[in-house]
Amino acid sequence: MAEEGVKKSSNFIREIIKKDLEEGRVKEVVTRFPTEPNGYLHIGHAKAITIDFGLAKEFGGRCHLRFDDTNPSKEEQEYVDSIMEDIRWLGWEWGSHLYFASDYFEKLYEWAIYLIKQGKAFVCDLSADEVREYRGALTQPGKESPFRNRSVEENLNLFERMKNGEFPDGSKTLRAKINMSHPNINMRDPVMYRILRATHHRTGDKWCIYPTYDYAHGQSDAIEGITHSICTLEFEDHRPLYDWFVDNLPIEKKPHQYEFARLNLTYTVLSKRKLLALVQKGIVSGWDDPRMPTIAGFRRRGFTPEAIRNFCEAVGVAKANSTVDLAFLEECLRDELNKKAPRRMAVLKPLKVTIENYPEGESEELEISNNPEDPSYGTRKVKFSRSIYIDRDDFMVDPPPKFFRLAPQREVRLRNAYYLTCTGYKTDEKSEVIEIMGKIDPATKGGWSPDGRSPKVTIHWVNAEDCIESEIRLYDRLFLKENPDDVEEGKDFLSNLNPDSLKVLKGCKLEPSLKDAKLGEVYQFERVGYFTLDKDSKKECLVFNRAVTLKDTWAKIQKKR
RNA sequence: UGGGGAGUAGUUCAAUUGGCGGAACGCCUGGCUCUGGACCAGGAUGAUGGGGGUUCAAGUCCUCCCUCCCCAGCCA
Repeated sequence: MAEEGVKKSSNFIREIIKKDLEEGRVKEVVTRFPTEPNGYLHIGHAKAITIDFGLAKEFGGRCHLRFDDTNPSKEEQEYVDSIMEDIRWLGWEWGSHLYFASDYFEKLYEWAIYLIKQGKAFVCDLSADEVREYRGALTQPGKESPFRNRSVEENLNLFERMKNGEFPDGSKTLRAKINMSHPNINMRDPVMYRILRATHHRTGDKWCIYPTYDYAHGQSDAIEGITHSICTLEFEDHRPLYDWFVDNLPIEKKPHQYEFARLNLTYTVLSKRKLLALVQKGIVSGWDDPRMPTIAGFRRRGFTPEAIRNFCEAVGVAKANSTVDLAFLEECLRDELNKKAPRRMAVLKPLKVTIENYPEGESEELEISNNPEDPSYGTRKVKFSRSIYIDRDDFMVDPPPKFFRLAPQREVRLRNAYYLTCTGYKTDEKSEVIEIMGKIDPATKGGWSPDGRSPKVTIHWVNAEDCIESEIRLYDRLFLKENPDDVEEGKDFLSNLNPDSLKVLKGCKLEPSLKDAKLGEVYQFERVGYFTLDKDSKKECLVFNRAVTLKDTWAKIQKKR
């Protein structure tokens, strides 16, 4: 709702609803989120869900969840289940208003008979190829089917026999009798029913004829009392047909369709076909691979529902095609997690540090805030001793300008602990640094110096003795190009895959409190990013996914060179 | 060459319906800070796709043009 302080700017659909309410055209707003159960929901659906459910809630109405299951050859129960889970996770509820287009098959069949009796529908024997041929072209009118003028009786008889399974698949269709020379191709006697023998996930083998989307959608809306039927732009030129069915059937309260531009994201594909290809070709581990733009993927990656909802609100609703920068989505996540995520310390690429002036065999406990910005998150105890790990990236033997981290003879602050000065380092035969020697200033315990000096930078660390090992998966964009479909002749979007979209780090060192991490919790690993436990975790080895990095000024400086 | 849509900072959207074109993100400065994070302050960026017209006044109304997107599934 709009009361959270941030003013959200309006959009044309909200204005239409407002006006309809004010001027009494509708008493109550009823929307619906319609979806075909033939794939997992993705971030584009999240935008539609935010509009459909969000607007209904805002105006005190309701939003139905409806499965558009009119094509049994592509639909599966697995998808129905995942879709419901994802919508709930996003924070929306439909209460008792769960519907399936297949619930209306009987009514739709009756209405088809009604149209036949009105002389507005006919059974056509043309093959699929012939129908296409007769349809004409964009600039050419079509031709009328030779079966267009069958008598009502004959149509009734034939349609019933279609339903009874007397004809083979594809041999006949029921078509609306509208106008074969209509400038809008959708109006050229569109198919209402096709013969299709496939087991439906809900109605089983009861039917062998199935209504098309065009014949089912508006009527489903009408049956449910939908007032505002919101969909994407590509249905704009189906609206006259939507209205035609609603107008020519005995329907009192007519629903109305409104269209908005679907979401596009840089470095991302959002078509079910392409996402399915990524899954089927094994390019990703499944629909919930954390690199997938699916709701399930984002969830596993460590995104929160709030972040996704805020993003969907922020991108707005308009009719102009647009592509949102992926960085904007990431920023919405950071914004959310910065407030909510408890802080922890984790070293992804460990480098051992021996603190020469810390007594061997001794240790102490430091009390550390779980979220410096919100004391209500409490504190935790972390051990400190002679041997710790820091991140390899936080040390350089020969640091370039603007590198403020640890280097020989340089002093940095260890987060929540002591000031540390590097006194030396050891290398292996390849002159790779394998260990650092240093000394701490005992007077700086807690991270403050009595003399007021302050190191330029603070680095994180974990205690060597009791830290836990884990695997950390670093995710990056799945595609190299902003527009993955920008390809050379003869190639497809798969040629733009980012080979480094997943980097697996092993032997990462985490502070011990992280062994209690639970699925669904997201932590900020200080100075690194936001991470969440992955379902692949085992007791011996936890697995964490990086949801998003923190903003990194040093990385930016490096990139500029 | 048919029909349906859309053009406003780099991006995504606003503009009280004809009244001095704004916000968010991004970008650049500076400040602050025990996260090179967060936060704070400041800054740059637009002939509102183009021409013509109406008007005291046009992103908004009229007109001509340009560019982009969608449509020829028995998919949704």
